[in-house]
Amino acid sequence: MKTSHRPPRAKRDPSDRGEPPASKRSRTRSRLTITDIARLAGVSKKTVSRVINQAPYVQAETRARIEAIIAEHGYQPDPQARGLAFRRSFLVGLIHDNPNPQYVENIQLGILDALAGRGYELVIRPCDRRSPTFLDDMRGFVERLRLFGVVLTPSVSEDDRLAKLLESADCPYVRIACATVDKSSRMVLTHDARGAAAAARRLAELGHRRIAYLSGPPLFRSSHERRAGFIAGLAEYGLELAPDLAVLGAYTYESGLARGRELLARSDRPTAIFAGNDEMATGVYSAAHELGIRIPEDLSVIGFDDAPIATRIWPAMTSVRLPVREMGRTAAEGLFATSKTAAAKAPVAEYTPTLMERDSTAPPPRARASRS
Amino acid sequence: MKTSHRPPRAKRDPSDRGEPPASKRSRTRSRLTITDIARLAGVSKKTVSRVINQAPYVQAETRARIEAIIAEHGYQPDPQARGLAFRRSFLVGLIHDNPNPQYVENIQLGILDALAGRGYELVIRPCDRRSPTFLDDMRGFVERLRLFGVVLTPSVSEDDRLAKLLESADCPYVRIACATVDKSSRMVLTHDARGAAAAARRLAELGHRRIAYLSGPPLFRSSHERRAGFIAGLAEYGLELAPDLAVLGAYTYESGLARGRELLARSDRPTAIFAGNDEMATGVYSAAHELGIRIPEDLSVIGFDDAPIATRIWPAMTSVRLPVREMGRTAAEGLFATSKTAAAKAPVAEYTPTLMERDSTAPPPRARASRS
DNA sequence: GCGCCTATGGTAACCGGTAGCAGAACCAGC
DNA sequence: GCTGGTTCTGCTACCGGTTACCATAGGCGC
Repeated sequence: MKTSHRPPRAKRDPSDRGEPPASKRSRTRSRLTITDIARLAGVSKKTVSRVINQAPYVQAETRARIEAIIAEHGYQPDPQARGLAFRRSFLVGLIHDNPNPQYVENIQLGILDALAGRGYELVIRPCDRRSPTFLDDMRGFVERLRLFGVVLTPSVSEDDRLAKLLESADCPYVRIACATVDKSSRMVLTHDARGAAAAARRLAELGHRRIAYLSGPPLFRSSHERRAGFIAGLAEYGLELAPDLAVLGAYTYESGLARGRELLARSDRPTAIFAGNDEMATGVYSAAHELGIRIPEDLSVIGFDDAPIATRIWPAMTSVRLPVREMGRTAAEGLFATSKTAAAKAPVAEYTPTLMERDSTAPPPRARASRS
Repeated sequence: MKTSHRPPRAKRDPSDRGEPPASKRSRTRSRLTITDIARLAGVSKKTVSRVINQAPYVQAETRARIEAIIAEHGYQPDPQARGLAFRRSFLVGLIHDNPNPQYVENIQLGILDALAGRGYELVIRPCDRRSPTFLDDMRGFVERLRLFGVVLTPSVSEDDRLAKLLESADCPYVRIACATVDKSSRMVLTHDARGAAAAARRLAELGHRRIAYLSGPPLFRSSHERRAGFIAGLAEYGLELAPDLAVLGAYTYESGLARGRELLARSDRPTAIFAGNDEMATGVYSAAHELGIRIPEDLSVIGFDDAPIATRIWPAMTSVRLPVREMGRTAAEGLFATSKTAAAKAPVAEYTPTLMERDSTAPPPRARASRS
């Protein structure tokens, strides 16, 4: 047994190969740390930390010197280390289940506008409220990440269970939702009703009398909000929404197409249709095309959302617009406001939609002849 | 000077109030830590850590007991603490500058499909390649976050400067790009050319001879790829792309509308137009409508992307489809593969588009009369 | 000149994990 | 029984920041 002089090769524990980052990657030129900066500046870590966090009690001259060194070396404090110490990450979550990609994209861009330069990042989390694991998923997401805050869009923003969960998880949140939602927390309000009322008024002014409303699914507050606003707008002109002209859609193209076909196949078909969103309005367009009904000569159509398709479809569609990107930005900024003055629980902002009038609205056939 | 008996109030440093998380929040019931789990299981932190990371050398019985305790308490290891120790975060970045929200949304969903259950999160980062600070921004983003990896979509995925930067920052990445791009790193390839060729073949089969190609901007590889494929497809039928029928667009609705107007105003206008993407094809639709040219009777149109608008517009548009969501998933999975076998530098997957035939294609006017 | 307050910076501990190693327990072979 | 190797486990030092607490130097009023 040549008891071979045991080679001093590091007999490292073979279990010490973490799975996820099997980091065999070169660890050359490790980044600068706060200790390096402190050494370079001839001060302590604490002082550099004060500068980074804009805390008081650092001589202006010292502060300037440290800042110069930070800039010179392009030093960036590690968010994970900071987050660990702060017990809070530098991540803002977007929890959404909105079916409109354009809407979601604009919300994202708005949030990023607010986050830009502040050192926070946006993490995306789509969800399904009807999933049995919905709440557990959300709790896991929020707690694990120690999110700095989250933004909620319709229709999750209307879910009180989620709001309660975030509350108990001590995670600040701002909801983007329409005005009828419970206002017990910070939120970005949208007055969908006012936009719908504007659409109603416009159609009434054009002379329409048989006007249909194609509503979204009851699950969405906006369906009711828009419907109520539309009815109110008609009322200003002494008009009513006939029960047979109030039909239920699902905020989808298919439902717009199906309901549109039914509405337009009637002998006393409406001369105008207001759809709860652009997707459904687009379905109405297709139904009209199928039946040889011209827009806007024979039928006026108004949508809601002012999605890109509104201007791409032919003829360009009149629609109700909300400043979605700005709403996203405002919501994210509300998160920062919340974190500072935790007391404030008022709406962050309110938005009233505007009617973007295009080529899908005109006087009704008869009124048209007699008017012009 | 009643030297008032100095109250023993903690004279804490007033500078010790970190700015960002001015955490005045209740810090009740702090979450369980790995130490708690270790205590509950009667083992050391290290052993729990081994279980979490699925490292070997833990007795099956011990492992099972620890796993049971973890499950019972719903313990989730803190990603920030893990990331700090690993020198790598559990975040996957999506760097994109694609103008199509639907595309981006599907890529996001695909990435999330791959990330689901693995404990990684998706952070979004739109960018602008033409910005003078582009590279610095990207470097800051990637280094600060110590990203686990990033996914790039066209057209940033075609930017070699960025690829080089990621390489040097030691950040794994997978590019989604068309087949003509430099294949020196892992990527999800799309054979746009084949899709364009299929479109060309179909139009040729229908009897079209005067066929126009509306290209995207030269900045995008896909513009060239699709163009080349289209020409190749025509060639199979002995056809050529007439120089005056190859026009330059910008992948936007407006450019499609403008070029469409020009093409269709000619006396010898084309009987079919293949647009580099659906946005431009939609513009062509509008131009045709304006000029009273019927689709598909007078003009066939084919788009590329199979965006939702393709089925919402009337008549439903024939388009070339890529499985975008799946591509996103594959790309993200490629990231994990990369991290394990760092050597592999081959394409992760290749996708060939399919032609989704709808109602915007038909034989050309003359051929039509003579054929039917 | 003394006592005390303010301004400023240092030090050690800690946030919640992982890595490096030592050491114990167990087994086989001589 | 001893040696040597393997499997399993725990101690301790970090990762890169922040916080609690202390120390020191001036400035001020008496």
